Amino acid sequence: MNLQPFSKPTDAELEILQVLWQHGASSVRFVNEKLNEKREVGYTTTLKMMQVMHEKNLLLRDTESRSHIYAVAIREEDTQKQMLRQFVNATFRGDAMRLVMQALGNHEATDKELEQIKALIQFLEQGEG
Amino acid sequence: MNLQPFSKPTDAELEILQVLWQHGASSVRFVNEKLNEKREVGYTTTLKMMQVMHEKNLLLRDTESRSHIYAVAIREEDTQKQMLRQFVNATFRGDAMRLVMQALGNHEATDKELEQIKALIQFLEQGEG
DNA sequence: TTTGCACTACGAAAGTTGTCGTAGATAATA
DNA sequence: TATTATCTACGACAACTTTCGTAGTGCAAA
Repeated sequence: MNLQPFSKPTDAELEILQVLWQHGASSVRFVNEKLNEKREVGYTTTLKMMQVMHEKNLLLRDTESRSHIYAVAIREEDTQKQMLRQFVNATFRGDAMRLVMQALGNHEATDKELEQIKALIQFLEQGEG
Repeated sequence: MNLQPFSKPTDAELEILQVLWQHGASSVRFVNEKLNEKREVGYTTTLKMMQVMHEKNLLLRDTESRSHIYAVAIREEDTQKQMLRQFVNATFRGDAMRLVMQALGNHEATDKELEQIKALIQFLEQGEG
């Protein structure tokens, strides 16, 4: 499946990936505008980021027209799956049950709810596919 | 609740936090040995990390005896909750449903399972406490 | 054509993270 | 006491991340 060893994208890279996953292949201009809806980023900053991501083979690009068009080179689902696995390991010591209980917050789960959760946990932990 | 604005611990910091949460207040020596069960790390590297974390108020320390004893200054559950929130936002665009579906992997959920999941999602998304 | 705008390429610099060497102090031991 | 081990403190460094300025090129409009 995955030929390259997965290395987690940085936070700034992830922001760019999200824009491209959500809107499909786009120009730097477009991505930069989307990013600026959330925080201020200079155009050349975004450009440079995307160039670096292209070198890392995170992005493909089409240089036909003058303004290059970038697309994500990795599947969203695969990336999310790997990041989720790393996150659960690092933050919840690999214990998916803890993750869910945390998500539940202070809420005192009823017996019925606990049943449902346990069912979910089975899926979460059999994982690996 | 949270007085300091939460800033996500780094990966290396999180490894140290895990040891301390799991085993309670410990010396640098002990933490370093635990880390070395997973990967090679120099003693002074661990020492420096823990000193920095102390400056950041991530760790408390008792300097009574010659080998200082460090303890985590933040609750595990609070930290996990905040990291989970940031993670869902950054990786799943805040959509907890996507997270769970991802966790389920390729598995085709039955109607009954979907019911259970939906119930969980309600908790996940009401969140915020 | 000339002026101005939009785009890429490049390099540099500041910040962060993780690494460790070395020095000096204290304790244990031979 | 002299030697050796253990510990803290400090500083430096390399790798990586994020930022942006500047230069050069092509396109469009006046």
